[in-house]
Amino acid sequence: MAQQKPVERHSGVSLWRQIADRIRVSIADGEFRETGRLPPAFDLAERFGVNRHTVRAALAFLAEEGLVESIQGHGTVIVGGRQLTLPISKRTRFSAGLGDQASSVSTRLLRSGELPASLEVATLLQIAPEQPVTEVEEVGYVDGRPVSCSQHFFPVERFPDIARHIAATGSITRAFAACGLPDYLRHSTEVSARHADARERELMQLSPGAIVLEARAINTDLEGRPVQCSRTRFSADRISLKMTA
Amino acid sequence: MAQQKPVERHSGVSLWRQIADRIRVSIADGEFRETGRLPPAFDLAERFGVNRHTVRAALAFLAEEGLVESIQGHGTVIVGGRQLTLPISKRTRFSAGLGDQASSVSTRLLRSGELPASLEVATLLQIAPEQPVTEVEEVGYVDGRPVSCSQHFFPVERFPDIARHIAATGSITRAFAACGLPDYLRHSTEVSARHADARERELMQLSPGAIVLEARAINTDLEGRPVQCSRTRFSADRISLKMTA
DNA sequence: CAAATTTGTCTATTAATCTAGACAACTACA
DNA sequence: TGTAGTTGTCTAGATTAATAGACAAATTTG
Repeated sequence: MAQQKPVERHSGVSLWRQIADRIRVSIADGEFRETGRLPPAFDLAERFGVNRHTVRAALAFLAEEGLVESIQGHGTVIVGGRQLTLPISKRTRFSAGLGDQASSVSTRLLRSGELPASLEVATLLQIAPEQPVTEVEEVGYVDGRPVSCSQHFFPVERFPDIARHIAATGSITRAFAACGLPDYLRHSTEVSARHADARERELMQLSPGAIVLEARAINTDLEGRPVQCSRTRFSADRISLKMTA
Repeated sequence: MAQQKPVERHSGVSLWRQIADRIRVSIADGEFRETGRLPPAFDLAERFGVNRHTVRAALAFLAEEGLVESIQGHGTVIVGGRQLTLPISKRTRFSAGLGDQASSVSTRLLRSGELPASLEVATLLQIAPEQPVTEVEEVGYVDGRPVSCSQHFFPVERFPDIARHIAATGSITRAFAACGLPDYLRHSTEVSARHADARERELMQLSPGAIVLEARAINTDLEGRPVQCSRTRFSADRISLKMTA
């Protein structure tokens, strides 16, 4: 197989890492769907213009991620790599949005507590700085695998028992309902992307260098008053976000 | 200064590269706006837990990018580089959305041509597969620096001269107007994140390992008929996207 | 069974990255 | 003027990344 795009040397990114990233993209694009496995390491080495051992390092990295599995004498088969899409609209709900794409969707409460609002949170919730807010951290799972981790902030004054309800019902939507708010709207969602930090990698079982999509959102009641602001990081390998007007 | 987050070793990304990436983000967040320059290399080294020479490699890389400039005896001053936010709403327009955040916003037409619609494009535009579509590729610039590259598809049947109008006016909005469509709406935007490929890095002058935000969008006329679908990749270092309902 | 294919392991060598320390060169400021 | 603070340069050594080759081990195929 001829060499496609040469790999970049002296870029600060090791060759095995560049190769792993490109193979990951190829898999996501469905390039090897016919055979279900990667070309032999020797061919990949020729294609990328590197030594076979360098390709082996890349494959070991992808195997660590759980994306491929190398079998001696057989080849390297593709194990996972399906991407889910979370719809973002005026009625964005985590579980409901992913429910029809997976057999199980759940969230796990990490911790919760009260603290005075930072300037940023106060601004977003339209309350005075230092007013108490409830902070809730949780991890989202799809089919048993973690795909997101998030921080949520609620004004204590209006929802004094929200943490208890979230713990009891396992759902923010149901917790709001229990607090007398049967419906709410997604006011805005700001999306950015960056490399995952150590904590995110731990919570979502990501490998170093993994990418997260960070969504900063504000939810309001039907009158437009903010009831929640949140910061959710999604594993970009597993989730994409779809905004619909 | 105490160490914040330790740098990651054996991740496939060299330490100087990680440090450069983090300093770039800090600059974009306005962390050093008060002084207009970076802390001394010795302090940065302590903060990241590495040797001063490693920090120097990172600063040399950022200087190469034109983001900072080191002056002997004086310090390392910040030359450019803040992050822009592109609002995504029903009336998303590239130039108008960024216009008030920068002194100059422009797009450069890379190429255009007609081709039969792929299955995906035909589905998005709600036309029959193999029907001709106009493909337009362009690069977006803010203050003279490239921040995005995009592919746009338009149905030839309805807008036969769109490519010519885009070339003449330099604007899709004005080209639509010239084709008899004074207004149109953003129907949906799907956002994902991944590492930039070689072509994206070339077009946007990104370094290896850079992250792109990819937005796949559909625009419709006021009756809801698709008039355009597009795939735009933004440099995640320079642009974030803000969805507003 | 035998040959071809493919991954796994081992050793050795070269190049790139990171650390460490010393000192020179330049700037700012009291 | 001279002293503190900062960047620039140099040497040396340790660690990591990449190349190269040979052969073992497992699977598939004829």
